[in-house]
Amino acid sequence: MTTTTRRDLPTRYDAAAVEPGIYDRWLESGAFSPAAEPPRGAERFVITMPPPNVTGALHNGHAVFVTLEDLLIRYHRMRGDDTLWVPGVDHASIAAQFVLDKIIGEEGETRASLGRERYLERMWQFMDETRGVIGHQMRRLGASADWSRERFTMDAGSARAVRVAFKRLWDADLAYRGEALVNWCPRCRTTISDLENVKHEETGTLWDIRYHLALADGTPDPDAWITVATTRPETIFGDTAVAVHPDDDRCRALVGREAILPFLGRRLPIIVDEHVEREFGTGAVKITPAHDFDDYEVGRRHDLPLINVLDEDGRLNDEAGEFAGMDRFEARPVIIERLTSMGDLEGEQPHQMVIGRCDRCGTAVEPRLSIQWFVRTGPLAERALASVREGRTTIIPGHFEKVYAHWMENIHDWAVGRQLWWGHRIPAWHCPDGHITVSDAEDGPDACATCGRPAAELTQETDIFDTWFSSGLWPFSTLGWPDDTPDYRRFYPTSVMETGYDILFFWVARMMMLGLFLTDAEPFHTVFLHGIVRAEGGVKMGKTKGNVVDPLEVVEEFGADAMRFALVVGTSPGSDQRLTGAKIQGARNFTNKLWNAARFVIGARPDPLAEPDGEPGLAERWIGSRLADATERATRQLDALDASTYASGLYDFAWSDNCDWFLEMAKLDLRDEDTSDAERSRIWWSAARTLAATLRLLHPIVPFVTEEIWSQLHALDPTLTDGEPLLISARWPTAGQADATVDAQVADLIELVRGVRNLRSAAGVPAGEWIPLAVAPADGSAERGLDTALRFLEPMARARPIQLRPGETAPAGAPATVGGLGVAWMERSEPQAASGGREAYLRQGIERLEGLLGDARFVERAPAAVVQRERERLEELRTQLAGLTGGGA
RNA sequence: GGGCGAUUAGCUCAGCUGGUUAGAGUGCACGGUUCACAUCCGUGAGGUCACUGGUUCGAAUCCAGUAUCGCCCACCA
Repeated sequence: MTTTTRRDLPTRYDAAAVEPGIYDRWLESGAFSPAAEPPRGAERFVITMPPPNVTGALHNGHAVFVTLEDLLIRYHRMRGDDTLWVPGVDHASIAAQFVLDKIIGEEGETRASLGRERYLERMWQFMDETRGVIGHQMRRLGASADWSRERFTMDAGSARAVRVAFKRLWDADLAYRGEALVNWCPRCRTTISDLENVKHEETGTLWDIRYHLALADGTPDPDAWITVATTRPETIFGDTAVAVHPDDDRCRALVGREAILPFLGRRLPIIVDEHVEREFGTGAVKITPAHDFDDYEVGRRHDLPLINVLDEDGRLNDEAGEFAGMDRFEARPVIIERLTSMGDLEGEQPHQMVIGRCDRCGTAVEPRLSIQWFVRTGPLAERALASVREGRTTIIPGHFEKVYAHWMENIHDWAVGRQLWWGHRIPAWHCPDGHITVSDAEDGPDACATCGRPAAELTQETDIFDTWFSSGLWPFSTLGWPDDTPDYRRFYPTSVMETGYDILFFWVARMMMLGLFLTDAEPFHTVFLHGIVRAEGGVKMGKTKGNVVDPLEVVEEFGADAMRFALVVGTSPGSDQRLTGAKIQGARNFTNKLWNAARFVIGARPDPLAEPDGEPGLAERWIGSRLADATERATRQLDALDASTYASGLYDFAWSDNCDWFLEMAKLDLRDEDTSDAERSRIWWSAARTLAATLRLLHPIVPFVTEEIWSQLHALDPTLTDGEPLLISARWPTAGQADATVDAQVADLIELVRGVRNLRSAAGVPAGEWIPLAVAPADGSAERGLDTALRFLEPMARARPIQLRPGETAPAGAPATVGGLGVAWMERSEPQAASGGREAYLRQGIERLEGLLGDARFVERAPAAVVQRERERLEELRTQLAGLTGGGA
């Protein structure tokens, strides 16, 4: 399309056909990378982006962040800032293994059959196949990230950063290893964090089970028991006590006695603990310290033994006696059946409960006792909290600062170890004597730090890190940290971190904590959180619901610009948004409108082009003023990260101000035979320059269509583009001075044109028919204004002839309209005057204002300026009504 | 059980620190083959700003409460 000659550009802008070529030109130009040296005096603007999962495909969440971040980086690039946007992907250990396990499953293999080494080889092979996919899709959306700096959280730089980071935490006593109850996913066979353990409301069953009391000889008393309630009968093998509430009269007598555990015959002390809710269940609780977080605490208070009864696959282990080897859910009904036949099942009822499921695979999570690696979050969180409290990092929208604070204040230590293979191995080495040596050296330590045993006798920890540990280092590890590289010095700390609010805790909080500790700086000064994209009606998009908007399909059909525009307009930070087909189409229509406005301007160039001359006319001065206003607002809004208002403001400017009014007015002069060549040339330059400025302003949000038009303008006349062939490298415009007087003049003209069009429509005048019109100017200045305005009023309202009748009022029965310039009426009588609506509007306004100004309290207490303004308005309405009705107010 | 957010036109959303008779897009109705664009142009209808109180000369806007929806956090087996 770029080779098309300017006078036969297609009437429709074909985004999908043009966009890839434009992206290639950007790439070739090197515009995405910062200059070798920062421009002198330039401000720094660096984006921290959320690296997508390497195995994923582009979805709406990505489309949102790419759009917002690209919009910001393009704006700042045009401002001449020293900009950088480092792209990359995350290795997503648990998600990647989940995907690969499926793939090798189809090949008849399992993780176990391959073994760690071959499994990881296979994973790297898989990475080679998928690594580029998401990047290509981001490019299709126009992401102007610096691909030459692309990073991966499993690359060597990240690996080094992870080792150094952990070593520093360890040395500062902010990392430790210890036994604790953790969330265990039996399917993924790993620990998961609290955040990955997603709670679901589900209906289960609450069983009441009799534990017989022990007789003096330790045998169960067939006639005496204590009844406990449980939703997980398979955990009874790990019971080490029964607890009742200290104030519970029903059970108090039993305290100090012992109960006998069914099947195993273990003797369980009956203890008291405040944790028991007397009103719930039977009032007695079986205590299973190794498989329940509450019970774990109770066990600690009472020094109870911990018995682990599950293996890593969620099967009962040898502690479960005859049930050993059964899956926990298989065992459950069998246990219940056995208890029933023993007469020890007292009851069962459906029960609403909250169950934790693995975020990745949906398997019910089991609390499990194990030795784990932890990061001590207390001191880290304190600092991260202070940064936000004291405003060194700002979260947008503001109310998320409270959410962030609440989480930071109640934070638990972070279980960072994962019993997976794909990820960064924890850089800790065990020596046969049980000492631990943490090393940041790539080849590990030379010897045990405690006893000096040589490296050969040490074995490396097999646990790997939680994925979020390496992504928590992203803002600085991607810039070369821990080395003091030129990039790190030049671009760190970063400016804006933009991501979805759903990973505020997972990622943002961790970057804050790790960043502050490791780099002694806030990793970014602004956290910008966007919302989730939903389908029509506010429901979540889902494949089963068939309401998924696929960003790539949208891009193919409507263009990346349309997708970007639709994702930004009508949204606000942190709020979920609905994305509908109508919205995307509307955005596409806008790109087409821009294209056609450009087609008009390009095609309207006078040939030959004379030397422009003469004073700028009303239309030119007006659009100049509007452009100044639009530029000022766009700049202010983008500085405030208000992308939605920026986009909709320019939509209005480009479509309404520029196309509907300015170009229509300019068209009249351009086509008028009486217009001199010099004037025509002057007007054309005004239109062309306005278009060029509009392209600059719109480029951040719709980069492709603006770039395409820019190249047409550049080919037409390079002075329009300041000789800059690529818009992406052009400068952001500086706002001129808005002119309130000319704004008001044209506003009055528009009001009059609309009023007359309204009359025509209401009176049923055929669209093509010329109507005679009479206009009575409101006053002397309006009369002078009308001199200029008539030139536009006539063709725009299709009114001819127009007679000026100073001092007259509209005759009764004539369809009339009134505005700032005066009264206009059709020179004919209608049985039902079409001016009724306007008249009623005026009368209502007058009535309201008379009431307001007649109220002594208002006149006394409201600010004088407000009272004065209302008085003037009342006068104006009265005058207008008088003109409209011949003084019959 | 805590906390946060939302509730404005059929739909999707604006409405900043209170001040014209509450706006836009889309949808709807009517009218348009004038040489940029029918992915367009023009005109119009359509809202007790969830509800109840309060503060104020004045409330969609501020305060309190209620309702409905959504989300986050949380150890009732």
